[in-house]
Amino acid sequence: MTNPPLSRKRATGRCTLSDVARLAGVSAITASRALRGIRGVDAELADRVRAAAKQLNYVPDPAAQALASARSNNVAVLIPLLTNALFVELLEAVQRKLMPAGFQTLIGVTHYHPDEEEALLQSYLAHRPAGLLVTGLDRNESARNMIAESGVPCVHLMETTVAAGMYSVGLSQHDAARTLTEHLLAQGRRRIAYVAGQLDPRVLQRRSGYEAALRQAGCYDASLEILDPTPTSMALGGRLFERVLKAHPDVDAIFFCNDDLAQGGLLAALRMKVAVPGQVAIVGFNDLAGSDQMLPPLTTIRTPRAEIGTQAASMLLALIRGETVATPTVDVGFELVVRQSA
Amino acid sequence: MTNPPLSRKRATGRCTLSDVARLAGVSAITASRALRGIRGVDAELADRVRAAAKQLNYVPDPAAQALASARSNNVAVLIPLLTNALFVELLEAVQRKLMPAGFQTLIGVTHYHPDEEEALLQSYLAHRPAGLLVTGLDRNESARNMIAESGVPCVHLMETTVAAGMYSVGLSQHDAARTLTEHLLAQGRRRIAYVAGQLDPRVLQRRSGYEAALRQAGCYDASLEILDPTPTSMALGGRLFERVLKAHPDVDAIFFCNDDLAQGGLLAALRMKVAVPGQVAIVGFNDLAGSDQMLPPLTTIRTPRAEIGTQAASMLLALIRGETVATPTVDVGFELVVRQSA
DNA sequence: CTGAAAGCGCTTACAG
DNA sequence: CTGAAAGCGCTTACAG
Repeated sequence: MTNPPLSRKRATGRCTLSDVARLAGVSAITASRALRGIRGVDAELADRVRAAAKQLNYVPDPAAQALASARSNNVAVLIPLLTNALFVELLEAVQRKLMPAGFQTLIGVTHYHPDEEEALLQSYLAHRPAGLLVTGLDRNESARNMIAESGVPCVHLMETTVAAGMYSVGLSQHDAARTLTEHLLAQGRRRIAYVAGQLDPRVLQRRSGYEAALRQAGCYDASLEILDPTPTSMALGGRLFERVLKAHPDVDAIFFCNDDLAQGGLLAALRMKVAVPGQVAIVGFNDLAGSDQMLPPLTTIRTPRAEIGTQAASMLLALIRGETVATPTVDVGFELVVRQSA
Repeated sequence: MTNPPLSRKRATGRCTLSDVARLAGVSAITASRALRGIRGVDAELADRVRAAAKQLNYVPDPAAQALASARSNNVAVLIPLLTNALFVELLEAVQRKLMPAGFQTLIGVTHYHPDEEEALLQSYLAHRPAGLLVTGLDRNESARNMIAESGVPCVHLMETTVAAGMYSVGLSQHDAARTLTEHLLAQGRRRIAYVAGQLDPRVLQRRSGYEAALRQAGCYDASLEILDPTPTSMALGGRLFERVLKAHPDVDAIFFCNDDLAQGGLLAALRMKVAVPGQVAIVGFNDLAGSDQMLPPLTTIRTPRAEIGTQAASMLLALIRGETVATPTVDVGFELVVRQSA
């Protein structure tokens, strides 16, 4: 008893839609419709199909679905970095919203590199994603065109100003930084440094909010801006803190562009026995994990990234369904969190 | 001049392999072979095909490729958490290795939930991934069977002990913890607490290494083990530090199962004016960002997660190619980093 | 409400 | 070394 020749067959062995249809005693198309919950299938037949699918442990082949329907259940999400807790929390919120809706996320990390972003975009777009979530508005023309020409619904994360026909969920980095700087001014600080790493567009928007507040108060001094292109870290914050105090002993406050820098600055102050906020007030940005544990606890801006993720995902879902989105630009705001460092 | 009726057509408008083949003046199969770099295509034809593809900006349809070949260029990676920097660094290393080899990573976050892991596994396996990377060895039978039955090459991350026919890259959590505990003993510490959150298998393996060292020294005391199921964080570390000192004022060292807890403990000590290491020595585990910035800098175990990612990805690549892997279990080791907290 | 036919864009298995 | 045919597992577009 030899097996029949299989050379001609290419079946993969997995259970297919026709298997389900056969077991349910209907055609493949009816099974497909029943499983997709398309109205207009006899209720009893639909039940039989679902039961058959369950019994056979049927899982549809995503590749076949994508090929036949020219759509997929993927949503591509492009973020700059995974090593910044901000984006991780954003991502988690996005997934919590998208997964129950039946979508899978393809996560792409651009490392703030336009070329990497373009490559990821090309590769992900080839997968016919149902939607696209990208960070910020800064990208080269080629990338912008790829998005536009793909026709894939796209929501921009983190920022608010957007051109016509674009969608975004974020907050005004400028206004938040301005509010924070005004808080320092209200405490009587006048020699306020802006210390930044990882000079991405949002970091520069914060800088401009800082400048606006200081100009209005008449105490803007460009030499107090320390802009370092290195990725942010606690270690960098410590180093920059030392550098600022050495170069400008009269500084009475430091605005770190991100909480990790500020945490490093706070620890350096402790090490150097610089009184905070006595001699120097310190503020951060984003309210990351640990900032409330510092000594003294860090005054900062809380950015609602989970809400950004949730709202952006909802908006994208609406766009995917073809609905009209009434407010294409959602501003989720920010919160000044005053603790003891300033 | 009306357009010809298109109702019958389902073409998606994108440029296909036949377009490339036509432009190059060859058949689709030859074009396919040329583009895939399959030997046995006339060099001149292959050149023409590549030129045509470039000219048309041809990007192959991954869905069609997957359907026709029953394989994809996806590698699914399952990790417990994205909020633990350890896994993020692991992931980055994996991607750095896999992307240049032409593979895309599907990242799944299990949140330490067997059910979530099973659901992700089912969904990812449906995509016929070329390979699978999973964290740890602890999973229910159903998940293990899914992996085995899928026939997809799989490498286990983080741990070393593995059954026959399985592959893994990691380190002995037990031995690392034991080494660290012995360091504390060598400093003359005897009342050493083990403080843990997020009681995953690796945290428990560390506990057993800790216990082994203490038993051998004759000073194991089970009441000094504080096991809290909550996810780890600096805030939790601070709270547990207080709790330990209150309940056991005679404790002379604390082994925190993860650096974020230890960092929180260190800051709590500063707040409570408990001398470290004078009154209490503190050690962490993993050597995460910021630990070297603490006051005092944290003594800890450096776990080479980037190397785990790189090696696991290489091993997986070999398995995908069908090669025999000589050492199915790679132990990347660990490093005791003695700083000033112990 | 249901189904037979055709097709999505590739690759496999043959044949030459 | 090259190609015509068939097929991967679904869904679309028609027809009834």
